[in-house]
Amino acid sequence: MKLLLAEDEVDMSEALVDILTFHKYTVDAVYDGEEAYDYASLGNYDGIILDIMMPKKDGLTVLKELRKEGCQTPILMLTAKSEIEDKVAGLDLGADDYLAKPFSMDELLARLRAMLRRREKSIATELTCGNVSLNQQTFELKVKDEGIILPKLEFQVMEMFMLNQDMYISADNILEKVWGYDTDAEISTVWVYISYLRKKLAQLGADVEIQAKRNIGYRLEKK
Amino acid sequence: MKLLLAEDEVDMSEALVDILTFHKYTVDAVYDGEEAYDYASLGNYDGIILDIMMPKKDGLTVLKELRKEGCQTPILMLTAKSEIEDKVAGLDLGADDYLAKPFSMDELLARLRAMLRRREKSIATELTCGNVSLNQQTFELKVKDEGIILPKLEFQVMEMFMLNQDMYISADNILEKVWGYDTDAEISTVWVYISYLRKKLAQLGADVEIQAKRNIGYRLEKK
DNA sequence: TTTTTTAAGGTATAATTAAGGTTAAATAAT
DNA sequence: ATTATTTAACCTTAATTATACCTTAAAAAA
Repeated sequence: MKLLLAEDEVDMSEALVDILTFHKYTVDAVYDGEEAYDYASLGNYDGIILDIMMPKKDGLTVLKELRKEGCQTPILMLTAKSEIEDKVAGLDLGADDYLAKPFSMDELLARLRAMLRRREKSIATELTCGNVSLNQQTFELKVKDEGIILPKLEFQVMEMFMLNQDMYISADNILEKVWGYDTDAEISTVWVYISYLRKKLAQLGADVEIQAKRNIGYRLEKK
Repeated sequence: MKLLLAEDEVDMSEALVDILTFHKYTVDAVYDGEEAYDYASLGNYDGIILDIMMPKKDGLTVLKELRKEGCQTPILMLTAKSEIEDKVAGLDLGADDYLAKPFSMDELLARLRAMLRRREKSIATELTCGNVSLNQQTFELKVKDEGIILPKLEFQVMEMFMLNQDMYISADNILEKVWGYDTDAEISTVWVYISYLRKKLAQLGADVEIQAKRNIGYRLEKK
């Protein structure tokens, strides 16, 4: 789970990053509203924690702008206890939850869990390339109406290709991303998986294939 | 919109009833936990406002019992500002939102609006998939005219499958949702329940079955 | 009793290894 | 400049190993 934390008080921010990281979230920290908006609008976060009082652009404005441009990432607002009108405004502007400072870490974590869980089911992402689609929920690799469900590692490798179209990805890179930077697995394992994916793509009649560029890497290409 | 208000301080309760009524809600007021539970379990409210501190049965217990029985009515918890552990417990027990006293009426109304909006779409009493139906009131699993009443946990697991059709649900996810995120139960317990449900689906002649996908999860599929 | 949990052994599928084959690119020979 | 040789990167299959998942049965709890 990847989170964006927008909080201008450095001490507070660092404490939050520590605790969230400990609880297995990946966290990007930003320190003002403009940064918050820029990062959030990239759209690759699972959740956003947004302080209301921030330099350059306040949290409510960021919230409003993000929602206006169609951003659906769940957002948890933070603010000082007294600003009750902000709470009302925030909830009506489309914030998913609200937390008054000071708060306990347990409560923050509980609210985060609840918030992320609520949105979990309503995101059905599907990557496509040529006549091939890859469903990130069901791990289904599909061409036209025929599809098969990929095993976990095959899915992760395929996902890398779909997410980095027209980029060459080295086998080493795949090994590090999918198997982890400290894996014991050998590079040939990646070759095996490439081979499996090729077979399945061909079997489904895909109009793309995994091409190797010697000494450089692999990428998906139109046939 | 019909609301249940469980709040033991009479002055507070009457004030809330007035304001909610003014805002076009229909409100039933009760003054202790047992009444709250009895009324709420009728299942004909659009939302419940539940004070934690109440005579006879406290709000958290009421919440827990309601959720355990499959009640899905959105619930907003109220409590005195300091009881932070209650907030955490409440959110994890399935409360939809939380409000600390004292609060402004505006905030209450905003939170109510947000909460009711979230649940608006999901009001159905009988779920179906293929020739199988699951009654959320009676816990009856039925194929054609033959049916059996499921035990509570089997029902909750089955309900997850019915509510998330064509989505894979991991055993961990089921464990967290049905048994609670802090349960001591082991993952194998989920396997046992899946096994029971499969047997019952087969016995009834269902045209759907619970399919497992290694490392991904389970889902209902047409045979 | 009925429901829930634990325990244990079995099965199927996914992940990895091993081994032999193929091919692209670099270099050397013509 | 062309061809041959070599090398290492890449490919594939098949066999092995690991482990997620299943089921049953019995014990415990409600």
